[in-house]
Amino acid sequence: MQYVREDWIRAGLDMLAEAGIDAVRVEPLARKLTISKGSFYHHFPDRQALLDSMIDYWEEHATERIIRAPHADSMSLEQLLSSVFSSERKIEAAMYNWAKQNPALCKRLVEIEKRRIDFVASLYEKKGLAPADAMARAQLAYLLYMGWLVRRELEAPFDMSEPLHHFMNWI
Amino acid sequence: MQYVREDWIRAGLDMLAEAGIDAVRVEPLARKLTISKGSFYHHFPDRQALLDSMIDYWEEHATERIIRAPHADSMSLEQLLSSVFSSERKIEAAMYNWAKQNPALCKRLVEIEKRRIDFVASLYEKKGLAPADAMARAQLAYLLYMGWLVRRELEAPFDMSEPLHHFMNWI
DNA sequence: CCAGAAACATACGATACCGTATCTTTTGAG
DNA sequence: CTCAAAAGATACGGTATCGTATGTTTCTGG
Repeated sequence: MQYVREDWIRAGLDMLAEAGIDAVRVEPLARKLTISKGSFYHHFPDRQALLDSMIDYWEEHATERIIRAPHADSMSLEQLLSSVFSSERKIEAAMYNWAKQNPALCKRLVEIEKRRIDFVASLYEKKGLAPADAMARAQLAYLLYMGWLVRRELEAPFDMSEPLHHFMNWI
Repeated sequence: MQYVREDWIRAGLDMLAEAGIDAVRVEPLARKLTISKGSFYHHFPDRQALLDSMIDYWEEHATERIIRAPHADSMSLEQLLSSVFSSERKIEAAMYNWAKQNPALCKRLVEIEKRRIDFVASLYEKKGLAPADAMARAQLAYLLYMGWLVRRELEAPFDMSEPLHHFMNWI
């Protein structure tokens, strides 16, 4: 079986989600793919190139696709929040951790979350909230989402249905 | 100058907050303290012993002290949230990340957050919310706090005064 | 089928870290 | 001051990873 660049990137993202960016190393990845690292250095000049590519790949696949989804405009707030709070998104928490040591990734995350928050705020405005309130509410929703992202990694049940229901019933 | 166990623990916690648990290594810590690692192995049997001690130390200093504070009972919700959302707490986010790979720490974090959430819920009950609503609101507040913890690491300004004000005005 | 390109394997030197062993310095009680 | 204990320094073998060099296999167009 032959591997391509993308296989290494996927393996890197898996490792990132499981054990953090420090665990994304060439030789362990090669062992995971049961291949020699000679292959890796054929596809990438060095480890840093893989890390950079991982960001590009993730931004495209996990973020941009969703925003460009055709039904995004007609999506209700309830639909959006419910779907977001039930998805996998293991990588997203790892990305935020990585960003602490990667200013470039940090900037891109800030841009991504700005688009997300603005979108949620627009949905709140459609529901009748004043612009300032809609923005505050959207920021709260986003922080809530981020807290949930971190919290869910702990493998201890934290049922979101009750608090989420409570939050969405907020006038 | 002489060092004691606690100095190594503090240095380890600093490193944890800055670069994650994978960066807490004996020789780099020794270089940071401008001392040889011979000293380290005098105070600890091995690296793992330092990591274990770091959890104990943090749990005692950053968590238990606050809960046992004499004014905890008379603290208002506004006081609590305002103070929490303005504190440092760099280590706390790092602890949550560490917990992903450390089941023992994970259990202890779950216990800590349970006590915190119950406390906030009791404050909401004092303000007149029904027990179920108070619990849901407390969980939301805690997730909000955790999201803020992660978000603030990005070094990009995210002013909490507006959203926090909006949240605390929630009936 | 064949040549060149793409993909992969193997071996190597360099670096960083771990934990142990052994030796030296500092500290503090009597 | 003395001496034992605490603290620190130094040297070592072992392991893991990086990136390079070089050789081998597989794929593919003509």
